[in-house]
Amino acid sequence: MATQFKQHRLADRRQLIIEAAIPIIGQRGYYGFSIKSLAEACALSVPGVLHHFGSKEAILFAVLDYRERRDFEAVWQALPFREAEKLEAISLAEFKRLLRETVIRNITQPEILRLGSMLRIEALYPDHPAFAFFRDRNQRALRTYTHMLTGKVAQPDATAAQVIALMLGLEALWLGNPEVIDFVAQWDLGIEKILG
Amino acid sequence: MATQFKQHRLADRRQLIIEAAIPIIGQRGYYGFSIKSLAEACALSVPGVLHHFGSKEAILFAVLDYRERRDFEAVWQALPFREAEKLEAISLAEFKRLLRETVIRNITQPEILRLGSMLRIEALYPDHPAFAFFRDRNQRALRTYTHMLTGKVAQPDATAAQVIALMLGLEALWLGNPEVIDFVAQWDLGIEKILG
DNA sequence: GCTCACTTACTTATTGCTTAGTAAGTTGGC
DNA sequence: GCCAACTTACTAAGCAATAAGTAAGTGAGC
Repeated sequence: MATQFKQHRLADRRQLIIEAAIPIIGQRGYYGFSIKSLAEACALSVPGVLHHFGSKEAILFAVLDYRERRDFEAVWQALPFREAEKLEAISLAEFKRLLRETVIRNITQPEILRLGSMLRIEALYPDHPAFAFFRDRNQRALRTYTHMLTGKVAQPDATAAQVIALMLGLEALWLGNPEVIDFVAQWDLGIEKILG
Repeated sequence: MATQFKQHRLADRRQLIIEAAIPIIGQRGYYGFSIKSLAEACALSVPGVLHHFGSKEAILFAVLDYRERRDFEAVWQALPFREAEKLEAISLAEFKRLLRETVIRNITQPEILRLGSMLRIEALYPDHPAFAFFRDRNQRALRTYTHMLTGKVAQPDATAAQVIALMLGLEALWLGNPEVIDFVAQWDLGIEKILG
């Protein structure tokens, strides 16, 4: 027996575990997933996984952080400028382009979408370890969108909510019927009706 | 010790257990909830709960059935006629009124909404016991809505998807920020943009 | 109106697993 | 030779489900 495979370096192995955790937590939720199932998916023992993260909760936070970082990088690359302060001064066309690219990127990573949908609902209750994370994230999104729409549409706050609702709604619909729903086409039609 | 309380009759006790299960499954999902927690919420023993349903899966199906039946009854009462066949011949105004009453009813039962959102996502995977239930339910909803909109809007299938997406999206948004999002007002604004 | 046969609605005790997490030891790479 | 990256072995708790028993209610026969 002994060792069958080469040992990995910390950062590599951590990322492999996190990526294996995404579909598992996306399928069963934080409460429903087990470190054992994750360990099996990585061909590791349970303490082998825990060696890298210490606890089940730490795995969740690592996954959330990973997702957040990838999201951030993608948005950053899609932006035509490099200064965060300019985000408020974004044009309506730029805003629409940014959202559209998000949609296009989303359909390439349904597992991440499922993970987000699952955790967003689980984390509605304050007992959930990611409660604060999602509460802050949702509030920030609503605030940022409202900010970006101010001066460009009649009711920035209501319109921001509609934009987010369209995104969340189409996500849910598309995840259930990916072959029936054309996410991008539906997005284009919907956002046109919302933003005029 | 002996018996502290009077025994309940079958139907009563079943309904009490089902109603206690709704917030628990809504919070932790089917995978994450335990019969023990449900039993404690009902002041019963675990086998006491299992006596009425037989298995964890059967509890889930009983909850789904209960929800479906209540939903059905509510829609039925909101309809101005009593024949199911006429559903296709519904007017656009009637359609809008039906949806609006659904929204108004939904904000009175956030626990049921949470349950639905949670299970809809959990049941995306074929391994989930409610997979077929939700797959059929979603397809039926999309088909019915398309049917109802045919001849009344330009693109019935795309519009049906948008209506459902608006409902799902606002649900998700409202569940996360019930004090910030005015579900009914947002619905009115959104549906106006979608249906014109 | 009483009793016997039966059902319902539970209980405690237990089985066989699975869980998160810990401790201590082993191995491979530098 | 040292340290990171694991392993096996273990603990204590929790899981769904079963078994067996009990108390209470139900209904038929007389």
